[in-house]
Amino acid sequence: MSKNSQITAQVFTDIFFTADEATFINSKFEHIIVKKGDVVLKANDLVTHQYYVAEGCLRTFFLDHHGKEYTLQFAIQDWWISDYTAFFEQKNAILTIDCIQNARLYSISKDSMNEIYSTIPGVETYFRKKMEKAFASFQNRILSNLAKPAKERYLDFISTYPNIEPQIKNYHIASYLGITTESLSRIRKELITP
Amino acid sequence: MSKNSQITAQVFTDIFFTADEATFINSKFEHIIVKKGDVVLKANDLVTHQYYVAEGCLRTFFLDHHGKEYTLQFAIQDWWISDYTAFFEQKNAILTIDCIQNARLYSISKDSMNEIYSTIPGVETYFRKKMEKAFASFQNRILSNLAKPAKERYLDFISTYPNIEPQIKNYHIASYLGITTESLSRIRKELITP
DNA sequence: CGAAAATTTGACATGACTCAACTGGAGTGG
DNA sequence: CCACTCCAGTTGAGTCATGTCAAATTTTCG
Repeated sequence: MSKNSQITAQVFTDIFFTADEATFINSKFEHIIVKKGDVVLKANDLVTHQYYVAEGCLRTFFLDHHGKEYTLQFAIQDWWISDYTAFFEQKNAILTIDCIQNARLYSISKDSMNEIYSTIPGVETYFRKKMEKAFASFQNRILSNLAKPAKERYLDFISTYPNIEPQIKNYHIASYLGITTESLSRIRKELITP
Repeated sequence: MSKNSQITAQVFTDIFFTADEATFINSKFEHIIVKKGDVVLKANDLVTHQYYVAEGCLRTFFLDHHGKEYTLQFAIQDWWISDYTAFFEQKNAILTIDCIQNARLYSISKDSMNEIYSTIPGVETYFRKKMEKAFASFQNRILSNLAKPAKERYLDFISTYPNIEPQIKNYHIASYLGITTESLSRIRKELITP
């Protein structure tokens, strides 16, 4: 099995492809290595690609005009990441993606995606389902931001992302929860000694 | 033109169908009239349908165990509405949908959707795009909940939904913004006399 | 080891919440 | 047609959660 065919095998675990299909798909992916701190996508850049995280951890965040960061999501192994709002419409990014743990990515362009969609139907279903999951998780996030105080949101976070939490800085979590690092610190303290 | 073919024409404005396709699609929709206050979908019910709003206004909201409501979204003319998280997986609703302005709906089941998807490809693209838009709007909402104070979120709301705002009660807007009616009242006062 | 980064702590300010009372308008029935 | 009620919205007082700013402490990493 060539290295490229390993890409398809890792990314689309639940789909069966013919050898030709696998070769075709593999030819569309690019293997990328990024290090902690590297910026994968910068706000205002044209978004042409999405990224599959084979290893490591990335995050997307919005940077406001005061220089404050708001983390939209984290992506660890087997997650897809991009500024999807911009990716769908091939517009400029409003989000930035950076690497918070050394990572290996497979990148693919929207054009390549469309080629694959139109030749290999199973892939569109795969992405539709990924999309539905992401949609559901955004919905839950909106509701929990509306309905729950910071302490509960933090508890939700560590139970939803047990694999991510130990890898990342507190200020990343704080910016995901929409609170300051000081508040998060106080919440953590309360949880230890109530 | 029969009444049923008008449904297809109204719902899928940008797709061309053969007469047979239109007839097939029309046969899958049901026309529903609901009045202000009616509940279209109740939390815990199995979600089998989604609804196209031909006229009027609906909302989806989450009801917490204290009886407090959190509005996830409003749907006016030409919007689709359901508890999508549950709809996608044919699970029980966590959201409730009620009617806040007398409405006419076209409802369609997930099974019918799948039949249409597999026979008339253009429809899947239509829904994928609707989905992408909804995804983008959820993303914006998360970021604006994180980054903006209530007053700005209110201003965003009235500029994003100028057609909805006059139709609905302040307490619906407050529950959408994640604040109390009292706070919204104070924000409105400030905006009039700063 | 030592510098820089991350986290914690303290004191204080503020935005939003709660609860309670009040205002104003839209029906409704006598 | 008025009095009554109901509902939405407003206002006030006090409280609480979270933010801000500054300083101290701990952790990370070259």
